[in-house]
Amino acid sequence: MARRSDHSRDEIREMALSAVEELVSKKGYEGLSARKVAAAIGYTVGTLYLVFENLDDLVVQVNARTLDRLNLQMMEAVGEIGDDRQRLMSLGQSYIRFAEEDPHLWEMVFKHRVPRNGQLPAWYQEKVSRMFAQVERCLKPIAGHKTPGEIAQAARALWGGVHGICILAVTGKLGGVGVESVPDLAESLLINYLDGFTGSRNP
Amino acid sequence: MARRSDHSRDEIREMALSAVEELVSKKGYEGLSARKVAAAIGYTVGTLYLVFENLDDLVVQVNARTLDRLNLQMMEAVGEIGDDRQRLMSLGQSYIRFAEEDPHLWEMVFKHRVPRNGQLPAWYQEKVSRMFAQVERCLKPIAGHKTPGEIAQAARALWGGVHGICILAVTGKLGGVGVESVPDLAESLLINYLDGFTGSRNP
DNA sequence: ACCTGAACACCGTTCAAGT
DNA sequence: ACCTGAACACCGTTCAAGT
Repeated sequence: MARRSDHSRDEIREMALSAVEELVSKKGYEGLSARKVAAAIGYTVGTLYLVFENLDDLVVQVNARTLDRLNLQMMEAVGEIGDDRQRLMSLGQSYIRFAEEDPHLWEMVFKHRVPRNGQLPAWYQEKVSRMFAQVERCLKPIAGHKTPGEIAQAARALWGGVHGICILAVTGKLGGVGVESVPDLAESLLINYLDGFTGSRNP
Repeated sequence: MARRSDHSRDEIREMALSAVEELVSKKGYEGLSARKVAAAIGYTVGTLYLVFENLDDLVVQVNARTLDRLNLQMMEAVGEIGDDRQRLMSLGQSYIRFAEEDPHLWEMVFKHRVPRNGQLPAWYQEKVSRMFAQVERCLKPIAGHKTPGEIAQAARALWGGVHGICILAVTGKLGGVGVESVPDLAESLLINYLDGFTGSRNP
């Protein structure tokens, strides 16, 4: 063997990312290993280290694609809707649907702690910011006289909230007898928060 | 060697749990290994498997202790306070303080997915329920005519929310320039939700 | 230049063998 | 009865050697 060049560097990269997505999707983050990825794409482990820094790097790249897909799905969810409040509800339901459709891949985004330095690259942070920007955009029309800073804070509080409900559900820690559906809990959070935020009950 | 009996089974159990707490607290969940735990308590790996089912079991036992400490701290936080709303704020701040004081140990509770069956033992679930019960108890006096079901739902939505904010902060995914402090975000969430929940702005 | 194969230092888990 | 030590089947990462 050696010197095959069956695939370009970019092709190998793409194959590896897809392989990780399939592996994690089916077996979860814990079931992932560099050797399994290599086997899945028909190369040796060593080859993976020519294309990626290490396994952490590979995971960050996959998480980036997951965030892109999530952002796209959330954008599509608000596309047609006219009512301001309904747009936020739809955004929330879209987030939940994403987490439920591929829980393992979604979980990996938040399970993964950065290797040493503790800081994710700027281009990655930007993808996270883009998600919050969508929430802020939906929040703006109903925010009245709130400052941009207050809207940014509300978006983070609200989305942290929706996210936390999903996490507790996925890890089986809602601790009830199952009466609480995730969409219902998120709706409760959104409605009550927005009532408070906009003061809509006292016009 | 062999047949030392320096320690009873329960003593070994206690030593192992403490060793895990110290390891995870310092190096995080990823830095944990059965071999390191064994070395820390001066026994062989094999001994660990006489006391615990496997590493997953050991983690669940430690998580149980973490939940107990969290429940205790939350109980103490509301002890003296008279004002209903302030009690809930204090409960939230107490949760955040716990997560910030030992992020790795707190994270492990929610990072850990159950081994095969996907179901945590009942005595463990009970500890989670006890936490929600504390929130419900604080919620009750300000809930007006809400049903117990509605209060249970509110407790889960609210605490999922506080939890999500902590997770995003700890994993560095709040995506801002750091203006948003976790206590501020949680306060925003609690105040606005409670305003909506109680309809307090239109008496 | 590209890729391999073997090596190194680690894992979790099991279990015959020692005292 | 209690604990060990070695074994098994895995890891992530590196890098001299092959084509």
